[in-house]
Amino acid sequence: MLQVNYIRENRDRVVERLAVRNFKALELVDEVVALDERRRQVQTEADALAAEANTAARQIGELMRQGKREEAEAIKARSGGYKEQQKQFAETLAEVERELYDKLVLLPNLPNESVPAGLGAEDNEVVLEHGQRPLLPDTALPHWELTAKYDIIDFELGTKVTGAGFPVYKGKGARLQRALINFFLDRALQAGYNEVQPPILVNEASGFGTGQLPDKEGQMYHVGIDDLYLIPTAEVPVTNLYRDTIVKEADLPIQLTAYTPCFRREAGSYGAHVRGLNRLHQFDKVEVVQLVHPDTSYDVLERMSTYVQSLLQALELPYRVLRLCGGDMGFTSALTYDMEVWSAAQERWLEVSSVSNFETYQSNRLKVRFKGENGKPQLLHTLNGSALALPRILASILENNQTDNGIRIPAVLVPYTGFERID
RNA sequence: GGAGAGUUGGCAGAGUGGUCGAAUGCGGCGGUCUUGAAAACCGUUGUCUGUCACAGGACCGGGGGUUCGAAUCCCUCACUCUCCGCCA
Repeated sequence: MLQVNYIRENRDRVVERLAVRNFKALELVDEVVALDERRRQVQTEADALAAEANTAARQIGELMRQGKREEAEAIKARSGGYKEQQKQFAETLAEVERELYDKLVLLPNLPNESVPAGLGAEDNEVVLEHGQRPLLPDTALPHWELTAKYDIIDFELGTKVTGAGFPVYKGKGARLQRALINFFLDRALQAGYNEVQPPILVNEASGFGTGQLPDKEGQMYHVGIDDLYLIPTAEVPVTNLYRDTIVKEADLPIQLTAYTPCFRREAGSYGAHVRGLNRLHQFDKVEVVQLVHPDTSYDVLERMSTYVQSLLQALELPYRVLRLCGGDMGFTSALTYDMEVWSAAQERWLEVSSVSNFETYQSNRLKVRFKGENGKPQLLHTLNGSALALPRILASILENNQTDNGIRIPAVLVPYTGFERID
């Protein structure tokens, strides 16, 4: 959520920046400014009334103590009307605040200066490409056929037990999953992240905190009986660990990593491009999250990007890095890099990671602050990245490393899997 | 699931209707003393809103009510703890 004060003081800049997203903000921004003006006006009037009522109440107390009953009763008689007036102010104020909030949450984050303008995926900027695309024989198979051939992932079985998009990993497939999780966590630890195991069901307040609610409600599984949501990403519980807190500046940066299953309803997505592991309702992911001083957040973003790339390099996967354009970037992000891995058998790029700097957009709603040198609490910057999401990594490992006699496991993973080939 | 007790500032913990944004202790910060440190002593120490700056306003788990006035009384919800039950 953008800060109202910032919008008020930088109206033109906000409109101009949001245009990069093709977001026509002018009208909305003006409404926000007007509502904020109204809010402050009502607040001032309400405060003045409260001050008057407080004074009267204090006088009554003082007079009673002095035994001047009659004078006290006289003031009391005049004070009866305050309550009703205050109630009305409170109602007006609540209404204006709600309207303001409702408008405010419609405004996406301001794109960083470096974000290219654009409408969609085709306008993203390729920052770099790394590694050789493997040349596969004509007999090469897409991963959904490889998984069947070697009996390592069973999609039909998952459909029986739960439904489409809930695969069953078996044998070496299951062990490869576990190996990847441990590999990613170990690397994150080496990079300075602290591991946490958060809950994978969260309450409504947490969903609001990171922005999944209210707009993306339909994308999360909801456990109605207890009113809890299954997390779509570890970002939700991990970032919310710090909701409503003020941390010491000396404790920054806060670097966290977590492995969790992730659940996404992704209603309405069907077709060849979502076959196999490409899009699932349940998948595993290791996430990295940082809470940092505002001055450092863009350096941290670059380091996060470099870190994620180091994982892809270790796994010997050809990849490219995209700087997302305004039209393709997430609602809450100021700058996002996507990492895409080349899937040799599908002959297309698969998104495996997304690292973003949210600046104060999340921290403003979450009320995560740090106490700076002047002693005043200040919003910090939040960032996160997938490091990494498993299914598409698994898919590209299977596809890119297929040989006539089985699938070769990348060397760094062998200590984790305990086997060198799937055959 | 049943019964009871609780929820106050970074922490501990007083406060049962007005002088309470809140005693006291610990912790933090600043200072005196000291070669330095510790101890001791003195001072200071919440958040939000609002203003050019003052002033003012709000916050004692959330919401609602009683009252001229609520941390304090009432209702309600959430959570925590203890005991019982169930259970990995």
